[in-house]
Amino acid sequence: MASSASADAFAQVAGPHDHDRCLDAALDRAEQVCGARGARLTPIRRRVLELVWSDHKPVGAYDLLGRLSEEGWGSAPPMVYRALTFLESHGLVHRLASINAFVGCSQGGESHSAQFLICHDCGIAVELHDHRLAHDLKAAADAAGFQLEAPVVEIAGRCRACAAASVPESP
Amino acid sequence: MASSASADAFAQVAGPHDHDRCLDAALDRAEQVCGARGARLTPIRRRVLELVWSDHKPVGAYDLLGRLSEEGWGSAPPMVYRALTFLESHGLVHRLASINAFVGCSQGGESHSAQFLICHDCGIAVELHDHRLAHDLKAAADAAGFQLEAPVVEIAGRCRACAAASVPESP
DNA sequence: GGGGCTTATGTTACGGTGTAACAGACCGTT
DNA sequence: AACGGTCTGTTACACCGTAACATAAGCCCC
Repeated sequence: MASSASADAFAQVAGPHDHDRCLDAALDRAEQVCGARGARLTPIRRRVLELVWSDHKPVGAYDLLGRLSEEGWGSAPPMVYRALTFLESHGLVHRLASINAFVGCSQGGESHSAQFLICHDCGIAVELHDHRLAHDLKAAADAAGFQLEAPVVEIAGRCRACAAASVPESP
Repeated sequence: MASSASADAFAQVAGPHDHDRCLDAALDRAEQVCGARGARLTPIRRRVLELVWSDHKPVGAYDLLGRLSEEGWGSAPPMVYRALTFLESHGLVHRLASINAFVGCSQGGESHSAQFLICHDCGIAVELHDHRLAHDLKAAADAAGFQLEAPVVEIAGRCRACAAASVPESP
């Protein structure tokens, strides 16, 4: 069927869009967050954030490191890991444990929990903030007498566009 | 408060219990599953399964490898990874992506999805099969036009026993 | 029981991911 | 200018995982 243009969470970032706006918004949030709490968004931290936001595909630390070194920064791992740790601690990027990669946080600000949809085909990851899911995670933990601290929810699968592309027209 | 003895998911495995029963049950399930589908539970695969089930704490591949080599098996990583891949493909162990470790599957049989509670204090991990949670994950994916294939749900935190131990009596 | 196929194991070598530890540079304060 | 904190640069290493190839073990068929 030719689905109507109901904008799903993936389509908003997977399709063609003005990505400069994503990037600018992310940098604005970073400025605000850091300014508000006296954290220093130094050149290297800012640059790492820009690189993470170069698209919506999670990027590995060593990929980032490669790009940084091309640009004249050092090439030692701790550099990029420190920047990523800083950004993550301020809720500006997320680490996706299931694929060992980092993605820009679409909310910014306080460190918060989120859920991720990760398409193994196009590589794009989308961040969700599903209250029902968050609530049920908490409820499941409570039921086990468990203090939830850091829930990891990463859903691997295939996004609509990739599913459509893999089945040319109709079977 | 002195909580009553309502057995929560963690208490069942974190407290003192007849762990030989856990181990025996796991091995029985493995025999059944492998027998039913013509898979060979070879000595090394069986031994890896036993080691994973030596307690309820997820174990790293290299820890397993160390123990195997002490027992006269080889000491090359592919050995243990192959056994783990086999066991995981038959739903006998799970890999916890957030901590790069493996834990015995408490259900066995078909490869299935589950959720995990991982206490960062005592190291114990417990497997849940929360239908509501599974349903929510599916619903969240559907809402985004996303085909869910491999959801990863790993909840880090602190179990009741460790929380109680860290606060001696009452504040 | 030998030939040939499939599966499993043993081994080498390497790539990817992440961190400890220390030295030096930068920055604001006094 | 001296100081103390933060940030950066660097070395070295630990841990996690896999590709590729050689050998051995099980299986089936004749």
